[in-house]
Amino acid sequence: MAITLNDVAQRAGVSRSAVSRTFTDGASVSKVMRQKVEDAAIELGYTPNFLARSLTTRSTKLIGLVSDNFHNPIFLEVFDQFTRGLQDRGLRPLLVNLSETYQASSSLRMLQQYSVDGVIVASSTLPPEVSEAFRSAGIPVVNSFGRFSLAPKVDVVGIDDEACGQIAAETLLARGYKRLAFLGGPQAATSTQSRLRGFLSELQRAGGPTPDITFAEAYSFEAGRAEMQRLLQETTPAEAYFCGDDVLSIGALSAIRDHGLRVPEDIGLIGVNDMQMSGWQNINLTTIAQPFAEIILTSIDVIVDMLHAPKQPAQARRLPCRLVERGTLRARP
Amino acid sequence: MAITLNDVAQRAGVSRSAVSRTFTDGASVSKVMRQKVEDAAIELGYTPNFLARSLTTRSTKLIGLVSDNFHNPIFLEVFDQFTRGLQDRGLRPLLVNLSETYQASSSLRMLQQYSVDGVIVASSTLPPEVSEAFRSAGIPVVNSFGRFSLAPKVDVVGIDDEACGQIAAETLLARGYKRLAFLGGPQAATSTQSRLRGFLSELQRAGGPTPDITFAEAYSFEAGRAEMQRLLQETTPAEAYFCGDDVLSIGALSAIRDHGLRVPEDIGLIGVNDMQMSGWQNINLTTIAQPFAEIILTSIDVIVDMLHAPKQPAQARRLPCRLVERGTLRARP
DNA sequence: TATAGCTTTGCAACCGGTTGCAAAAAGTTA
DNA sequence: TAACTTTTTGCAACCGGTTGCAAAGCTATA
Repeated sequence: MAITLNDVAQRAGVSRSAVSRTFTDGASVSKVMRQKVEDAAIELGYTPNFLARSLTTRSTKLIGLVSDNFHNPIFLEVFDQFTRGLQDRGLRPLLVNLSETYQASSSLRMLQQYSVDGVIVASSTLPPEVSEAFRSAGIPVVNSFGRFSLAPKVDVVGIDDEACGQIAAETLLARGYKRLAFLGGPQAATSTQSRLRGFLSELQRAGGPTPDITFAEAYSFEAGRAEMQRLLQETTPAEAYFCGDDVLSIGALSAIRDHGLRVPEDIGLIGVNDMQMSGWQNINLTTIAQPFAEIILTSIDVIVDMLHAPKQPAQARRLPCRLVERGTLRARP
Repeated sequence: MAITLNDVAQRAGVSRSAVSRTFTDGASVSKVMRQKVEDAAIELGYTPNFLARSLTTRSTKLIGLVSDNFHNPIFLEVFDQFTRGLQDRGLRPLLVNLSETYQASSSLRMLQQYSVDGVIVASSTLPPEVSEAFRSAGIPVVNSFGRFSLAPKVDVVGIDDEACGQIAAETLLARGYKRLAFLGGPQAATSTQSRLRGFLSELQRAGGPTPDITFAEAYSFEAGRAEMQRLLQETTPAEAYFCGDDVLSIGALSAIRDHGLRVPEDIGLIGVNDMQMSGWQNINLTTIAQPFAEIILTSIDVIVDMLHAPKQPAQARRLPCRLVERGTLRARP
């Protein structure tokens, strides 16, 4: 059906190799030969078959993009930037959606079958074993939004979650809040524990209060709302909450308002991420921004480097966060 | 590096074809042969190479998933469902993000080079030519969320946009609103015009008022907010607005509240989509639900059918919308 | 036990490309 | 013009699989 190398070679009256060389950069072809081949190719509408090529070149330009987070709106921004970044470098994202019905182990086998050149695991909640499995299978892998470690088994690009907790603590203390609380994401998530650790250590260092600590079931609106509703009903609420992330904060915000309380007058909130929605005027959330663009571009660079020089020792990179002041914390006293 | 068919054949002491047949269902292999091969395969950790296989079988199980909408939160839900649905059927989504820097024409060539089995164009804003190009290249294609037509050039699965406009009109009239307005999505979008047509024709049929008509620049929060701000400053606002979609409605909502007006007391709003966020308690948007799950599953079914029986005449399917009543319209009088 | 019929197996060609190698062609130099 | 380089070209093998075909192996029947 489709036009092949042979068709072009025949049409141009040259050998198959000549055609192949015309479409392989760096190969030796004379001007006149190239012309003949290109004419025939255009005439027939030929485009080389990447998959056949990959058999000998051992490179498919396919990159597995695996995630388990298709519910947090921030990930639409993440996918947008990943796909563009990969496309710009001539790479193709093969998207994998992990869930209960599609496990990490099947995705490993699947991506092996498709001979992907590399894999990006984009998730702050998947356990490190997921990325490690790819590495031990010999596939270049980077874990974006993963947890920092001094001796990582795979390359990681993420934020400094502890520093993030520190910033939250400093900010809340600077605003003169006394009764503080941590409303974390899922307790098992790699990010939750580090943020909590940073938050606690900075409070301690600065001689601040000991905060209440609870966890939401997921990084989602519903989970944040549900947990805040529980807190408002069953406890005396704190003056300010450091929430697991923005979408969770927005859930908490809605519960607080439904309860007849005002933000920031009655309760203060600070989130993490700075997703677009957090800047919407009816939300206007004070938050700690993750440098998404940098994390994503760095992750892609890391993978691209690995394609050329595979199996360097793994390295974890942590990029700095920064405070974005909006309207859910009261002003400095 | 990787284990191939040959390695397994040698290890098991059988021919290459025997190994191939063991991993091809429907092929003829005796029990004892299958056992020998499977043992060797497990011992070596062999998995067949899908891309090499695709050369002869002419099926890659790769499906191009092309979209231009990575900003509207509803599309995260869309991608979630598409990827799961495809995975469930053993198909692999190759994601393409169209933008100014990556045009539809390059995506066609690219997807051809990767020999995708089919393409899903998921967008309500891309012109029909995009999908048509795939069809004329002989690639099975379905346009999800595309515009209905009686004689479509490609298969389309979407909602009945006109009926959607009708529902909006009926609903607003039933609530006793007198001064109505249409605040559409981008004027050029395939969906915008149909919804407007349905809206107008139902108003006329029912002897309702002639609405004001304006368009936002995009299906986005900012565009909805900006247009509503303009309307509030430069015009006497209508009593109720039929907005292009939910994210646009939420932008409008924020502008209205900033302007010191209340919803639904001062101004009513009705959107389209029913994305998850619209149900959040601090938004609580009355809207017309698109049957996303059905559209997506139907689209996948259509593509899967085409894989087996290619080039049937194209067909456009429109699925029904339904009203979701929440808190941004006043009660029936 | 010979024969027919069915199943299993291996051979070899093929899918659409790439590439090492040696021969042919073109270009340089004396 | 001859001898030597350098560049260009085609041949043939290969990448990792599949598959039509015919030979080999079984089973069943008479």
